[in-house]
Amino acid sequence: MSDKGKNETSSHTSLNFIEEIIREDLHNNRNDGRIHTRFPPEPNGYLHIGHAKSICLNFGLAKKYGGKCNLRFDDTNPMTESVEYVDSIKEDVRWLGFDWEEREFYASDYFHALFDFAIGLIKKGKAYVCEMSGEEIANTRGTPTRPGKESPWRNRPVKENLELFNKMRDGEFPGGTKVLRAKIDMSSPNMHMRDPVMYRILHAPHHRTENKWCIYPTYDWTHGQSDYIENITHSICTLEFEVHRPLYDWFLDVLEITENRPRQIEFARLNLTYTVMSKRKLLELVENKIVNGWDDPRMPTISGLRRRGYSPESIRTFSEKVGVAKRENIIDVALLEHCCREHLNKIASRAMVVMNPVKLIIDNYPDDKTEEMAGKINPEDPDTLLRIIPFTKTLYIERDDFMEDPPKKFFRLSPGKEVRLKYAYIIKCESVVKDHETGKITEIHCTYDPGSRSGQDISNKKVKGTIHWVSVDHAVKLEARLYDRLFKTENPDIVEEGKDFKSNLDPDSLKIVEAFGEPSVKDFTTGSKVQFERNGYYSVDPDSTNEHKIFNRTVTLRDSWAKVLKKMNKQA
RNA sequence: UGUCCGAUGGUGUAACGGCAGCACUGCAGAUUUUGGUUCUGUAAGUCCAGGUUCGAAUCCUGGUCGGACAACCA
Repeated sequence: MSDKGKNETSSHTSLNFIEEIIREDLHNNRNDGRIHTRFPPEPNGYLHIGHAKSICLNFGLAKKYGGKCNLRFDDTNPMTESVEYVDSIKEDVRWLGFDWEEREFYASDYFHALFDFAIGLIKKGKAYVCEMSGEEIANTRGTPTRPGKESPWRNRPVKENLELFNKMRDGEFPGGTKVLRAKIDMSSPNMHMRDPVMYRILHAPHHRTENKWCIYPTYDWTHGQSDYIENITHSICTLEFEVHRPLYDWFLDVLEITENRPRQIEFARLNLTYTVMSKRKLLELVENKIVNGWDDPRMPTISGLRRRGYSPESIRTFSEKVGVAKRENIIDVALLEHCCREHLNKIASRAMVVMNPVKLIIDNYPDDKTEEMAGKINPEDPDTLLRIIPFTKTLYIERDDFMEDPPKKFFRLSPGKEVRLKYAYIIKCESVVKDHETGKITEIHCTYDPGSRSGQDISNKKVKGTIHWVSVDHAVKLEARLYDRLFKTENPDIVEEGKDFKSNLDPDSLKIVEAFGEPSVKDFTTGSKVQFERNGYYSVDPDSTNEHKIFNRTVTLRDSWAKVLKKMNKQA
């Protein structure tokens, strides 16, 4: 039996609660057994990893249960929305690997239908034109613990409502002077049922309908009806809309929608440690130039993660692993990093790059000899090809890979000790040369064992450590952008009195260094994923040119030596 | 002193009245020409108090704690 078959028979052992509902609905043949979801972003910002979870959920569910998923832009507020955002959202959804086919919709496509629905509500006496100012409406709404007051315009005759509403649409009133309100219950314990606004007058051009409309429907009035128009069966959203559900249902009831009735289901949004996720805060980081735009590799935006070097596969895996539930959560960013490494380990090419070089000279190696060493492009790939790495007498190695006076567990190079140069020879440290003034090591002198060449090793030697290197004469200079978490604290929103989340920013979240790579680094192009061996995964930044390659550090390799060091430092 | 929602190891998430499992993280070990990967082992949990039941994480009652809701934002 295939794994899939197994899942189907033992399925209800691991379904999330939304899938439970879907199974139940399928079982009851609700909506003729159709599953149709939608991803409904507002085009007023860039998508982030939290949206990615929602995208994976909506498109994933549709796929799993043989349904469809629409992309719908919830574009009912022309003041904050733009095509720039529409375009970025489309790019991001596509990049994540999802296809909305021909179903690219806009709430603004339905402005006319919504207007007609609203006329219907007015005729039924379920909506009225209110002439109070925004402030007055707020003041009469009451509080969660006190009922509101009814508007003086609440019981105006249907005919008058119709006339006024039409005039509102025709642009006869200034912005903000009148609204259309649903007539529900000003004393409802649910604030959203206290005669919510359905339309407001906004004399602002819309990025799609331009100047056709000067009244715009609100979210509550738009969303459920758009779901209905699109034949959506399961309208999945985040928890803060839970209190809106009675209103969502009320509108459908008043419109007497019984067939193909959509249903709203809420789940808990994703939060990540060491990250902020609200659009407002992300916008603030961009506008204050704390980061270099929405796609700064430190941003949790999809475009940021893409530029950082995350693969869509790893983000999908992550979305799967975080689960779906209704309780508030903060996912450890280590899980995201784990998913990233897991995938990159399988697909990334390898290269040796020295970040913080010190010169190593092999005294018994011929002065002008160059050997071509062979390295696997990706040792995890059984069909991997080889790459050629030139080896010479004078090399760069990592300064951290040498210690003059090492602790016991140090497996790397130190005076009198042996180590393997990866893909090449075993060497032994004979002496060091220091700068007289600073005491800084300028050269490490070694001897090599000619019988120890990789692949044809007859030396019989066993060494504990293997280090990477680059031939000085062949080294390719490159720029490495070492990204780290943007914030110093797990939950940046927890701050002292009078401070805000920005006080938790880590000033060292980006370090730019010049590094020296083996010749193959020249061949990587924008977006290429490469593991700098023993260091981390990197991705070529779009700012790169042929002469000047820039590599963004996506994530470091796990580093158990660093842990040992940390522990030793603590003890000391 | 409202309404709604939620509460299971450090973090997530399962268990649908019948052995509290999985993943990440941590720790220990094996393997390793990446201190990577892989593999093995290990630590750590049902918010509290009652009740129903042969049996409760699960059902009931009461509490505690956390979150959402008072835009003409979504």
